[in-house]
Amino acid sequence: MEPRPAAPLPADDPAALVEAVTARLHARGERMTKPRRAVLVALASGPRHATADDVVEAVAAQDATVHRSSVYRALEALSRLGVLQHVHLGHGATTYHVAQPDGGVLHLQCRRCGHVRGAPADLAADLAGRLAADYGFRLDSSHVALSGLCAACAVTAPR
Amino acid sequence: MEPRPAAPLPADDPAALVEAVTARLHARGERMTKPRRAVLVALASGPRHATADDVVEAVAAQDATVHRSSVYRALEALSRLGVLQHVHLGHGATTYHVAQPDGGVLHLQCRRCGHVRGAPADLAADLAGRLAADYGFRLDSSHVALSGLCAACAVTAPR
DNA sequence: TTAGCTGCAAAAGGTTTGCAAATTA
DNA sequence: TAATTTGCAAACCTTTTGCAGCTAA
Repeated sequence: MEPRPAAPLPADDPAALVEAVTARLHARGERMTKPRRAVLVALASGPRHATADDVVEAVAAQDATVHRSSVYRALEALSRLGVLQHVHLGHGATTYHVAQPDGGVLHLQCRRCGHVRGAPADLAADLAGRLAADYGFRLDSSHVALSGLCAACAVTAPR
Repeated sequence: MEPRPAAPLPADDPAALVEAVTARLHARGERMTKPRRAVLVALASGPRHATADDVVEAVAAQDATVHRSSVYRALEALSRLGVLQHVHLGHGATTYHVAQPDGGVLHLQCRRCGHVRGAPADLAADLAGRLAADYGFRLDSSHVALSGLCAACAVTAPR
């Protein structure tokens, strides 16, 4: 269920990604199937982050015979493999992306306009260190999007 | 929709809370109703944080005639008033609590056992400062629960 | 009296599941 | 061949909404 950090994956190269993932699947006695391949191609070709529904649409564009539930199952299987990771947005659906080798990036979501932007994960190093020291809590700063007001909205927002 | 910081509220005293909130509602031409009162009593009497469904149950125990949808509308109305705030948990439903006077607390959720614990919001001061300086992003650190591994789970977890 | 609310019922949005048939290795 | 996965359909869960009637102030 939970993503386990993986060796770098060719996140932007559909063919190479499929190949790399196929090897990992086989190593576990699992299979590379049409839905899984389509999901990987969709995530390697399209926008960095996509909701399950975005993936369903992108997959449908490739192959209309792939069922919605298979996309959900593929997303789950690939996440379990450590190939995909997801980010929870407070307001809005979970988004998926090809796993980042390192700690990944911070996701900043504006609570007003909903826009999400990335930021270096090391910005949270101080926080992570304090949480570890004070509570023994190992922060995974890229698993949920941080909420706040983006610069644009902060201008017009009351606070 | 978004909570606006409010003056301190008697979060643990049902009667006092209802009284304080009634005044705020009236000041806006709104009303203290049976569902709203029940929601406030439930949140002031029960656990600090509760999901909408937890509140529905607690309210039902007080008065079975209050409808589920009224609880949702009461939670929304009281949030709009600034009396309640909510926290998004990555895995799991949104939880509601009586608004904290200051920046509130950080919520740390273990991705393994799901347990949530609080921590001082100022632990994120460094991060908030950097996000503001680098991106003009005003972090609301208590609006979403941070994800990671709690101390107990970190012992048995691979990483 | 009269907005502001509620209760009800139905819909909506997102995700999951049981199962027989298809497919991968 | 044999185990893994899929397609389909239905179920689920949480939240939202239209509307007529109720009720707080």
